[in-house]
Amino acid sequence: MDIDAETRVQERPGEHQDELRLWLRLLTCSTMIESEIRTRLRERFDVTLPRFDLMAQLHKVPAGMTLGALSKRMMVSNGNITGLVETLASQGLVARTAHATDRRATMVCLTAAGHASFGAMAGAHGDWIGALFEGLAPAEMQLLMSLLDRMKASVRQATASPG
Amino acid sequence: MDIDAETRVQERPGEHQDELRLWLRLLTCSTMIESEIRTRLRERFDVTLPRFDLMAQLHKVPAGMTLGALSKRMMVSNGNITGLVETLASQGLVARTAHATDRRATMVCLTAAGHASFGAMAGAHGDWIGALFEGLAPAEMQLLMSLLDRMKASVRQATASPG
DNA sequence: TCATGATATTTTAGGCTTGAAAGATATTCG
DNA sequence: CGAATATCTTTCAAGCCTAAAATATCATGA
Repeated sequence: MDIDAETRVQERPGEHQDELRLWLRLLTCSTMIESEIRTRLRERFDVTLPRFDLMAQLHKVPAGMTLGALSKRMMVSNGNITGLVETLASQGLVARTAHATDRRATMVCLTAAGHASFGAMAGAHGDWIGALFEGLAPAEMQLLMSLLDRMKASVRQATASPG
Repeated sequence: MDIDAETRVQERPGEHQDELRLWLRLLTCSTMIESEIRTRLRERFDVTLPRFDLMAQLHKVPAGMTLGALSKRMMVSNGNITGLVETLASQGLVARTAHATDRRATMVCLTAAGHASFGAMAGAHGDWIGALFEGLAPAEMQLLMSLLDRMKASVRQATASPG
């Protein structure tokens, strides 16, 4: 009789098989959804996912925010934000203004055209995500949400700088 | 006069707020973990995450596979694989050989050096993932796994080409 | 005040990624 | 057989992304 996977795991507790499987499963879900959304945004609205995400952040905070705040919220590098904002500004979708009290910082916000453009896209985007998750019951979604919260907390705890 | 966010959600059930929140939560977890792993792979092994992932695929199938199979497994474009394999081949970590029966295709597999290199990295990688999930109980991990499986099925179902 | 260190942004080099087009080879079917 | 179609890979242009260095400004405290 064969040694099944479960037994192997017990024999090599240091290899973190379950954790690796969980991580790969999470990554697969994330990649599948991201690919689908990126393709649809390009085909139907001729916009890239990073630009859509940036506009979504600004839509949530109409007063706008600094480039650094955008960088933190989107979890990408500063230099990345500089380029994305430059592109969106050249399309008239966002506006950069001087920060009121800090001459190092720049404020960014959606223009009227940016709000209109995002509004049109957000509805479709919500429908897409809704359709992708249609196979999940509300209770499953709630459970997933709370477990992902726990995961986020675990990761944050593990990566908190000890210094 | 303003309506607060909560009220808006109740008034517009068609906006899929719960689904959007779930998607953002999933993406946040995925991004956090990916960033952490990418940084550590670079700092300790001077390797990029895509190259590590490619080597991991080949490690699982020692006989190797075609570039197209790699592309499907990794869920990235063909052109992307071409470049990654080229880089790894120039470092002597993978070898390309002619496909036995299909002259269009190329087989790729890890070299001895590639297996050795991956083996050294895989142990550390497993430990990192294990540490990141240390805050989750085994039962939580199992529940998360099954729920992510359900999510994957839902997404697959929703994106299955109707043609 | 003014030196020191922290913060906000930009720049740069290098690498990843895509989608589409092009070339080579396989397969199918009349 | 031969034409049409499909598949495997590469190339290309465009854009995303990072880490590190550089620049400008702010904040702290002797």
